[in-house]
Amino acid sequence: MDIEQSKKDNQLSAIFKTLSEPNRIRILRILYHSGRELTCSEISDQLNISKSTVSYHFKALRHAGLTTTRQVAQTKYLSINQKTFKEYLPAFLDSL
Amino acid sequence: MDIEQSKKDNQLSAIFKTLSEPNRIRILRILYHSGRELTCSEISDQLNISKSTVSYHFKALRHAGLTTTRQVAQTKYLSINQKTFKEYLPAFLDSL
DNA sequence: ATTGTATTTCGATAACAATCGAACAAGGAG
DNA sequence: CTCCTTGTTCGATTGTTATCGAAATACAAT
Repeated sequence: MDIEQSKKDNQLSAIFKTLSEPNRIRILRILYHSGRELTCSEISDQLNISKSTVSYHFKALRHAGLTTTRQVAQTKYLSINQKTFKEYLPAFLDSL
Repeated sequence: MDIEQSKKDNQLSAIFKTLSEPNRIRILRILYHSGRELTCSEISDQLNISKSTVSYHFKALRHAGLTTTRQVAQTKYLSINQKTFKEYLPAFLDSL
């Protein structure tokens, strides 16, 4: 098996793994439809899950390259990383 | 949160979960590029993983609606379920 | 009926994931 | 300086996943 191909498979499956958690899809939908950046606490309130859990999901999304973060003081604003979606999941965001 | 929406999230994340395993992506690629049905044993040989593991992956793919099976005697031929991909991941197969 | 081939199921194991509350760190507001 | 808010990390728990070899099942061929 091609080793380059194999690497690509791993990256792709890592993105899928990140999206295999319903709450993460919800986070992305809220982000996409609100059209603005959102914070940990806002999501925590909207989805009724603890801040620590949201923080954990934020980290996972960021790590997979699906979101980016802008920090102002202690507050972190999350937004969608369009680049990754364009490259790997072109039609996905619109389907949300 | 919308309950219908929530159900859709769960289904979508279930598909992603199924695709979050590199070997399953490999199985789909082999299926897609070979242009024919394949068996458990063939995949087992090509990917160098045990037949029982392949069987496990086959079941997962089928369960997620990503593949279909045609049985002839004790042999099961796997093929891609185009319908599901069209509906949920339009551009995915071509990207393999 | 015995042998061989294809697949599934079982039991075990080891790794990973989601979740929470508590504790911690960093900054803003009074 | 003290309190409040925001977010991260930690430890624990609970559940899930991928993997294998062995055993079981189902059928075909001889």
